[in-house]
Amino acid sequence: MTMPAGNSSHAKKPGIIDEIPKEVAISLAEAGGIPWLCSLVPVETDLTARVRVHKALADPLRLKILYLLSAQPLCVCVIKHCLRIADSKLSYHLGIMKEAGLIESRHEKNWLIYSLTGAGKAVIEREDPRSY
Amino acid sequence: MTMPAGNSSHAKKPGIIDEIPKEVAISLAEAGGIPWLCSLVPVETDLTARVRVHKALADPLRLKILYLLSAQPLCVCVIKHCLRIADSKLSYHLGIMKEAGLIESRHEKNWLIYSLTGAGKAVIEREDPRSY
DNA sequence: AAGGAATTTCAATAGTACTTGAAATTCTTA
DNA sequence: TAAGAATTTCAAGTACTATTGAAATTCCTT
Repeated sequence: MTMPAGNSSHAKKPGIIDEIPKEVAISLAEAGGIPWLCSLVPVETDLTARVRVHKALADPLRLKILYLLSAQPLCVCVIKHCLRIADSKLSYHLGIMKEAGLIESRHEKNWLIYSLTGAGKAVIEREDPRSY
Repeated sequence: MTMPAGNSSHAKKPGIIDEIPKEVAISLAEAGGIPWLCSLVPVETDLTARVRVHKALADPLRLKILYLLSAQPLCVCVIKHCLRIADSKLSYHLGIMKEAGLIESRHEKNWLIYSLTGAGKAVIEREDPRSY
């Protein structure tokens, strides 16, 4: 059914593994073999959103912004004051977090107020110091 | 105590915000003001490990590897067979995941068998399709 | 409608990360 | 100990991401 570890054919077929560690081979064969294993790999489109979120979190400045917003919604000027970075730099990073669905913004008079989305709040809960 | 929103001094001091949205200002003042807010930002060294983990997860190929290893420990050749990529490329990505503490490896005869660490397993549980 | 503040957008540059193929390493078996 | 398989390392090229300062935009106030 699914390809066994010690393949009986001695001729080498391209793309087929003909020797793998016994320990690996046994549990893999029980589970459903290599075809089953390969089926666990999500298709590219399913991975895209996850990658986007992790990319957004893969920067110290953006994590800092996440922590600040975990306290309460904040206007750009307050975030800027805490982090002491240039406007355009902050705007760039806010844009990435927004694209990733971690934060959202609304207008209030002359200001833009950013806050965490549901996904952003979920991340903050996981980012608890005891997690890693 | 902490800096109120409508600062009474009219002279502009560098680095001090003299006008922020009322709504933001009120809840911020109650919580402890800007000094308190800034204190929520972790120091750079605390952020480094988190950034490293998210960087490791911020690539579709590496997420695929994570999913494969969530099934069971696997030798490099099986992973390679499922993903159909060059050895050196796979080795590069395995290295990044190992550095991030998501996977670990042990020798078995001629092979290297990779498996998820505790941190790697924790990530897989969070990466459930319903999470985002 | 003019002036000004908050924020974003743009274009250029600098910095990082990924890919590739070849060479090196490690381990196993004959 | 020589040959061979599995995997890593290396160096070069390519592609992506972040930073910068200036200009543009939007909205408020007068």
